[in-house]
Amino acid sequence: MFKFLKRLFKGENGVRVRIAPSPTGYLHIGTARTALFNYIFAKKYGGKFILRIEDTDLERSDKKYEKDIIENLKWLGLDWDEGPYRQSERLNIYEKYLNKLLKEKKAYWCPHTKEELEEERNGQIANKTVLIHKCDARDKDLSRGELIRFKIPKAKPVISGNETIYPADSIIFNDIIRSQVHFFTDPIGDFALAKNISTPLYNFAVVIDDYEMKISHVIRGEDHIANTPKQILIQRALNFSTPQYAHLPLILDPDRSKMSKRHSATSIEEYQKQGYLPETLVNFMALLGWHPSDNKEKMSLPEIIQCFDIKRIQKGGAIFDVQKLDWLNSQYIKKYDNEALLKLIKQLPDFEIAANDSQLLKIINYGKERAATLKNFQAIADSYTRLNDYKSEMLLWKNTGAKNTKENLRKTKEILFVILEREFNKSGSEKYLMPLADSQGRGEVLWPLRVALTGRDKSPGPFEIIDVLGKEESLKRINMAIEKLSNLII
RNA sequence: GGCCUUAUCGUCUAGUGGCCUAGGACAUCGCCUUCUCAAGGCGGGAACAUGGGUUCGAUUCCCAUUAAGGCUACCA
Repeated sequence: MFKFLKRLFKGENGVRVRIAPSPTGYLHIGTARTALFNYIFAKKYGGKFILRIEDTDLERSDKKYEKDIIENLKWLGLDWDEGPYRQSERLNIYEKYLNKLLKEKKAYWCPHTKEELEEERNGQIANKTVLIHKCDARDKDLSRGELIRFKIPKAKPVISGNETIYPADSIIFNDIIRSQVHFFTDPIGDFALAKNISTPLYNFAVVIDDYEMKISHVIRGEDHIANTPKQILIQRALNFSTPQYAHLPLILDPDRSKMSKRHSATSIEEYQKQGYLPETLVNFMALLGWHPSDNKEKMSLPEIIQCFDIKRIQKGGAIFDVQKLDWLNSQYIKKYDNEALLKLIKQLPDFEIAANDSQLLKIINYGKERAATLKNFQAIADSYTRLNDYKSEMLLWKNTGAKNTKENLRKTKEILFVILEREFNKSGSEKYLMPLADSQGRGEVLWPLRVALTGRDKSPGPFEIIDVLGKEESLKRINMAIEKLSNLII
C-alpha cells in the first residue's frame, strides 16, 4: 500500500539517480561529492542510487582505478542499490541505437581524418570563428568513415513575403538549481557520437544508459552544462524522455579554478591516508555548495538526508578550505570512540610508535583533544613518549636557580615514590603533587617536571605523561634531570 | 574567438523588497583559563563588485559593465 502511494506520487519508476565515474583516475573529491548528493537525493525520496562505470575510453580506463573508486565510495558509506554497470559490457546496446540513428539518417559517417579536422580547426582559430566541424558528407549517407556524427536538425525555414528566414533553433532545459538554461543549436555543430559502431563516445553512451536505466534525475557537475543540449538532441532523435537536470557548482582551488592535482590533494584516498574520517569528508562535502536552513554545520549523513533540500544548493563554485576541513575533523575525532581510533591509527601508513596498546589508548584518550587528523597522532604520541635531547638550562623555570629546581625535582620524586604502588596515574599524581606545586609555585615544580619527562618546552601536561610513561620510565627521566642539574650546580 | 554559468566578510554561507545597524561557522586578532603547547570559554575586526533603472523603499527584481570560472576532443 505504501509502495503504491509512493509510486503514485513519484511517477512510474520513482526517483532513480546515478553516479557515473570514469575509471581514468582515483576517486576524485568532486566525483565523490556528486555521488554524495545523488545518494542523499535518492535516500531522501526513497529512490534508487545506481553506480555506472563509464569505461568507453579503453585506452585511459584502468581496472585499478575502478577498484579504487568502488572501495572509496564504500569507505564513505555511499553504497549503491544497483550496479556497478560497465559501459564496456553494454556495447551491443549502443550499437543497436547507433544503427537506428544511422538508418533514420539522424547520424552519419564522417569521412574526415583527425589531420583534416585539425587543419579545419586551426583555420577557424585563425579566423576567430566558431570551432565546429562543417561536414560535406552529412547528407551523403556513407556506409562507413572515420567516425559517426550526430546530424543536428535544422529548423524549418519560414517564408515571409519573398524572403526565406532560417530561424535559430534552440534548446531550453530546466535545471533544478539554475532554472532555465538556453542554448542555440547552431554553434554546437555535428558532434561525434562514436568512433565506430562498437565504440560509443561519452555523450551518446550517457543518453542511452540514462534511458535504459530509467534515470529520473541527472545530478552532476556544472562542467556538464554544455553537454546537456547535445544529450537532449540525442534524446529527441531517439524519442526518449528527458530526465530532470541539476548541475552542481564546482569545487574550486584557492585560486578559484576547478580543483586539480596541481594545487591540492584531489583523491579521496589521499584524504583517507592523511587521517580524515569518512564522517568528516561526507559532512564537509555536503557543506560545499549546500547549507541547511538552520545554522547547523556538524551533521551525520542521516541528519543531512533528513533536512536536505536540493533547491538550497548554491549556484557559484566553492573553494575547498582545508582549514575548515581540519576543524571539522578535529570535532569528529574528539567525539570518536578510543578503541575505534586505535584501530584506525594502526592502519595508517608509516605510523611508528614505541608504545604498547594500553599506552596508545591513553595517548589517544588525552591526545584526541589536540588532533586535527589521525596523522597528527604520530607527533602527539611522540610528545608523550619520546624524550628529546635537551640542555640542562631548559629545566629552569624563569629565573629559578638550579639548586631550587633540583630540590623541587627531588621532592617530586619523593612524592612519586609514595604513590608508587597505588595511584601512579594521572589523578593520583596530580592529587599528591599539586600541594607541593601550590606551595613552591606551580611553575617552579611543574615546568621542570614536564621538561624532565619530555625534554620539550611545549608538550602535554606532566600528569598525563606520567600516566602514559608509567613509574619506571618516569622516575628514570626525573633522575636523569636531577643529574643534569647537579652538573649545572658545579 | 564563440557559447554557457556565476558574483554577500580572507573562506563556506544566512538572506527571496521594509525584520539588515547584513546573521552563523572556519580562519584571524584580543582577553580569560593556564607550568608550556593545545583544547575550551568570552569578545573584537572583517562583506552586499560597479553603474544605471523599477519602487515610497533595494543585498534582494531588471539591464549594462566588470571580474571569475566552465565548455568548446575520435576524454568523461
